[in-house]
Amino acid sequence: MSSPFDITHLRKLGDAVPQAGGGSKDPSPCGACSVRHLTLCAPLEQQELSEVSKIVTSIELDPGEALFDEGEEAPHVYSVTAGAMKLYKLLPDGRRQVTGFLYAGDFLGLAAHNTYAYSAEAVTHAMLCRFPRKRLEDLLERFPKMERRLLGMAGHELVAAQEQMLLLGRKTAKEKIASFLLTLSRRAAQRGQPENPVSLPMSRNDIGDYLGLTTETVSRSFTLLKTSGAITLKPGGKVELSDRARLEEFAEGI
Amino acid sequence: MSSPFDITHLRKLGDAVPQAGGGSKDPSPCGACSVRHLTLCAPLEQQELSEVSKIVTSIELDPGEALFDEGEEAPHVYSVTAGAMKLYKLLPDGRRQVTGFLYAGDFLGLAAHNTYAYSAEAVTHAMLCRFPRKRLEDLLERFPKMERRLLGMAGHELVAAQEQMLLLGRKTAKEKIASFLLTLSRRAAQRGQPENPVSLPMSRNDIGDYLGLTTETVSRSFTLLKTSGAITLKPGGKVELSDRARLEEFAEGI
DNA sequence: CGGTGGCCTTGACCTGGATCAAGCGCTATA
DNA sequence: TATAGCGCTTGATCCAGGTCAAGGCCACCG
Repeated sequence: MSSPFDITHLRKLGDAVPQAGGGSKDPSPCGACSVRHLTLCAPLEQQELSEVSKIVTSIELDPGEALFDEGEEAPHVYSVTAGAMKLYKLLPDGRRQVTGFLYAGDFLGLAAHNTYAYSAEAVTHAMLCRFPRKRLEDLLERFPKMERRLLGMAGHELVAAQEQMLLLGRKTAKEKIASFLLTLSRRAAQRGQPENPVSLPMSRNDIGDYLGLTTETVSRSFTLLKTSGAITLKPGGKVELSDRARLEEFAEGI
Repeated sequence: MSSPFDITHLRKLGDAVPQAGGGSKDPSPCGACSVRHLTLCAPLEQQELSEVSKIVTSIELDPGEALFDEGEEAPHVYSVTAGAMKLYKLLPDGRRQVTGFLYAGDFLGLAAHNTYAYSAEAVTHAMLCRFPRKRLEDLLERFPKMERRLLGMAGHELVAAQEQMLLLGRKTAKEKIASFLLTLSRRAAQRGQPENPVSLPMSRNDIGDYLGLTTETVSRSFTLLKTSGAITLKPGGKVELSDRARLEEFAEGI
């Protein structure tokens, strides 16, 4: 029985930056964190945040840059503060399953037997806070509301995972794409971002590996939805949900 | 933001039985619980267990009997003490995804927006402990080690969910069946049960709905593995893993 | 002990999505 | 302003697994 977040070493990471937790530079960078309400730090008071500031390091990643790989020793856990990340698992022959796209507020670093359960890589330019696992566990012990918050976040992750299993196991390509767009839209709204022109920073290939499809099928399904009038492809990797009700029907196979 | 376990009402449930927590009958049924080391109660002392005893009710279900349905109000959470359960989600047209098979020690009742995130039904004759959600949350606040335990269990669930996504999205039918048998075997071992003749209490149809396959394909894949010498089908719903190394290769597509 | 119904298996055929193969249209670098 | 390169789309074909259809094998019940 190992704890839900365990122990890594990074292959490359940017310098500490003061904005979101630069080690010893700023006395309380967490107090100024603009996405705190989305993170595991949401329930903490100013004084408690200064405790968190003491243990976090800010990390910056370029698009495509790896944060850690599945199976590595896992000494850290992370919280995304800006940009988008993807998590994935590989089979020996290279088949890949993207298990999630992460945005500001999301937590990563899940480990079993002290090794990461998945690989993590930046989709866009991204910023994260890095927590030494052991020191975060100490804080959880001191701040029960933080542990409660983490439990709540884990619960939401589990609900999302069940939904994704339904999608992967039982939905058609068209239903998968429709569901994916709606989920992205809802998540954007939760983070206070525009829910309608949905932003798709990830490639068609990444989307395929998330939905259990090939690039070609993803592309064809987008075309289908476009032709049916449910969506409109916009420049800059944006998709307008022109007929949300229709899209919701497609997503459920109605 | 709702908590990971929320609120239901049962459609039918057996009488309280003293063995595993009969309300006011037995002063400390939890103290005698034979599967406690597998449950969220594992870290508790005798005195704390008597507190748990005050809030639990024992539930008994016949094979095929429903515990609750997805979308119902969710006032309770449960811990399996004996037998096997299955969790599933449905699409409007009846397509079904089984999201998990649960055994002694496993926890269920995950909810979002105060409603269950999935339906739960007994596979075999089963026994469960029912906890009123609010009262369990109070206990979690009083017993931090119980909350820590629950967080650990949620972490393991998340790791398993990622593995299942890889299976559903990227594995072939043969790989799915091989993986499924190995996972069942490992879980049995963890619960201290024989890991080799693996017991399959669920139907081929349930297995198919868990792995994103049809009954026919499940059956054909079993035949394939049997013909290749990796497994032997035994009477009584048991499967002998005759060549575990081979099965492990099949599971990873090697 | 024979009938009945629910699984499970097997066979024949079909199809949604994978695979293979061009093109297209960006953005980037010069 | 050419041109290289990558990601996206579209077309043609293939095949793993779905669908449809019989039987087979029990367990249970009258």
